[in-house]
Amino acid sequence: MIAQVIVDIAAKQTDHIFEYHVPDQLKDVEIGSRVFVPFGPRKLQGFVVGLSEKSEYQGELKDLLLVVDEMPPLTPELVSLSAALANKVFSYRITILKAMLPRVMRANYRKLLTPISADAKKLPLFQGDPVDLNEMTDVKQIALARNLLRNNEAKIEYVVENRAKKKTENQYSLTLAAAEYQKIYDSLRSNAVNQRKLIQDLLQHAEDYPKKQSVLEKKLTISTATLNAAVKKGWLKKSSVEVYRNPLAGFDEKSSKKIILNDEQENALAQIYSSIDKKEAKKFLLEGITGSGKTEVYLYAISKALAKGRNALMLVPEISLTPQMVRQVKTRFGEKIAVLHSGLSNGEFYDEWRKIRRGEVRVVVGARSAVFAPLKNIGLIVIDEEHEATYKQEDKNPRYQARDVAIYRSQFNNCPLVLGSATPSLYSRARAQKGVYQLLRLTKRANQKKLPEVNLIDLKHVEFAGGQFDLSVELVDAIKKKLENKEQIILMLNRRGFANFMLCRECGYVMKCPNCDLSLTMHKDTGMMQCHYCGYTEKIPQRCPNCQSSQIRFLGTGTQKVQEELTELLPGARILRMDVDTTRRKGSYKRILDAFGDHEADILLGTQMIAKGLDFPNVTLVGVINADTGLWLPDYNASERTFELLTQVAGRAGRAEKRGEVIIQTYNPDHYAIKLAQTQDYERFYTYEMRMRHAGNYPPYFYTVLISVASKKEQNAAREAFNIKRQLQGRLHPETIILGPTPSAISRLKNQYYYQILVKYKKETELNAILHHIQDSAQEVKKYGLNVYIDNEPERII
DNA sequence: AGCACGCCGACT
DNA sequence: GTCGGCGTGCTC
Repeated sequence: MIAQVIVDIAAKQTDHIFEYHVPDQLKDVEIGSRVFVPFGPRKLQGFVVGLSEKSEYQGELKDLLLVVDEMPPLTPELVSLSAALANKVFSYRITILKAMLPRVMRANYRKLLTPISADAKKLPLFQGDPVDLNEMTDVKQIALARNLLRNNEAKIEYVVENRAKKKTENQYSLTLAAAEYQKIYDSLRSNAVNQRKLIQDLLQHAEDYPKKQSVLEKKLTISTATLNAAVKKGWLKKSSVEVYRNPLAGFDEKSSKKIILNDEQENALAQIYSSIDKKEAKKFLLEGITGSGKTEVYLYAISKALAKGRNALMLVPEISLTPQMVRQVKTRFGEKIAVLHSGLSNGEFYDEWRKIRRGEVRVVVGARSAVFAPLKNIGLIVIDEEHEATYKQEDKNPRYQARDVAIYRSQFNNCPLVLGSATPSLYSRARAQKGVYQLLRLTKRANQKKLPEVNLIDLKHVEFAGGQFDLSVELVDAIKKKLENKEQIILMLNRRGFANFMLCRECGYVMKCPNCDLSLTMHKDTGMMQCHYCGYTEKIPQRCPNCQSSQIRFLGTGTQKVQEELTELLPGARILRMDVDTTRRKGSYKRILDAFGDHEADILLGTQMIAKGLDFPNVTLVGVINADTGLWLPDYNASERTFELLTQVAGRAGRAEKRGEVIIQTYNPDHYAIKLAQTQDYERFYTYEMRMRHAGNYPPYFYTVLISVASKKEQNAAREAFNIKRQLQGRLHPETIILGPTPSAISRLKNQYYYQILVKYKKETELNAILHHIQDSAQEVKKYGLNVYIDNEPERII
């Protein structure tokens, strides 16, 4: 038998199948197995993507060295998905395969220098053990190593290491019959308290053994010493069992309230149920205003899939950010669920993942990469908050959109896909318009709660509280009132992005590019205002170009600063701050939210991470300190992002009996994204924004591909970018638009300069081939320190 | 990717 | 002579 293997080298030259002979003792190898293989002089990890009887290869096949796991980590579905995706996302197949698996399943490679001769073994270099050549830095040692190798006094050994470790715990089993234990018990001294306790347990609960060490110690309040003594005396036998690390500890439910669905929810469910029944790969867009009970619909639909004997996959945006959601799901489905997200330790992630792979759970809840969960027999896929940009991986390869992968899996499994959002992405909403997705709408808040009242505060004409320009008197007064009523407040500082833009305090003018209708970004280093779309530049102004006022500002304010101001203005108010700085440590997000939920603080102040999915009944006021920050980012979807964020955060207010109130501070009260967020009118926003996209030739009317070039030397990056543009020009459809190259907004990141090209197209038969060619030549220019990235349908182009 | 191999200039 | 620099091609 022959195994077709993808080896662990992400390069053009190795991005194909290598065949290996399967020796008799490894006959249990399967498609999806992780294997170790010889590769030239080295040893590598690889994945089996096919098995065959005959080989295509002319030369002689080598043998597989090892099948690593008892159970192949990849299901056949995932193996074929990796092939389909490799074609689409411009990254190597091995990169995709590795993205599907827990980090600990990536191999470690070592190159060991091993002494052979007796003299060499005595050298101080070795100290009895082989040394890793890759970690050798000392010049003299390297010279010595070379000498040893030349004289055959040492050899090189290549080693692949599996880093995946299972957690084990000691367990104790009985060795004797009950009568024997009784004898022992009778012979014990009366002051041998702990031993008496132990033997008593052995007698009374013999059927529960073997028992785990942690259980015994906790239940009987005895120590390891007692157990060790018992083993020594032959009363118990100690062995080791595999245990799962448990990231869901602490998520146990308080109580679950019975929820009655309204007619809209029932209607949506009826349609989803029917697809689950018929095993249709139908795609639903569940558009429901904040508080309309989308989550309930998901949970009922999941129950339905389970009742049909199938499993369910639910994606949420970066799950550690919504402990409340996890709690709800855990309450409903208990031990049958697994969670996968970046907040887990490597070991916890591996354990959750293994539970899924072994078929021990029925429901998987997770963030983006959970779309690759090795769950079989999927009867339903849910993507909550489907508009979220986090579903697109953009910082590294493979640059995939989880939504697309979910569509593939829904087709493979013949199951419906439910995309839910209060503010669907324009892309999905447009597909629903066309009938590609079926639109299901929830227009009423569950339990007839009213939508909160939203007030806009025009920061151009307002009195500020305190000495700073961050908090208006109105907002501070409203906060005071809520504090008096012992109600809680959420304040959001929308500090998305880094970009400083110029804003006039007199007339509200924002400097924009004359060609692109996008705001200009200040580059302090060059002293210029620059458009990151077309490259247009002009000097940083001293006065407002519109009204000549000198009252211009370059905006950017932080949570810390606002917290200080609040403490000063509202002495006695208890404030919890939540941003990247305060949530870096594991579990701190949950701690902050639990504290706020228990009313240990009055005000929760945070960045946009507090805008999503939180449900605190006692919150009656939501304040947005600066609605504008995201608005003028040089990105075509800046309005969409702003509208989404404001609508989402407004939905945090008044979720229980008391009516909510929302105050949005803005310098642009007339901007459509902000005005329509005030009325929470998604449908009108959709219609308006679609017109803008149409006029500007942007998605969803056009497809986009972003090609970025990075280099330590700026001119090299620019040169290669122009080079790539030349390859594109003339070979594409005349309707296709090529923008750039322009320097990226963060033109230097980690000492790399970035230049980018944006291709907008409607139909291109050749583009895929050209881009693959560009990707291939990227390999060649890499030696000159150039990196080329191709991103299909980027979420952000700055 | 990272290794061997081969070609070439530099040096104990 | 031989050491080590880098360009080229290969890995089942």
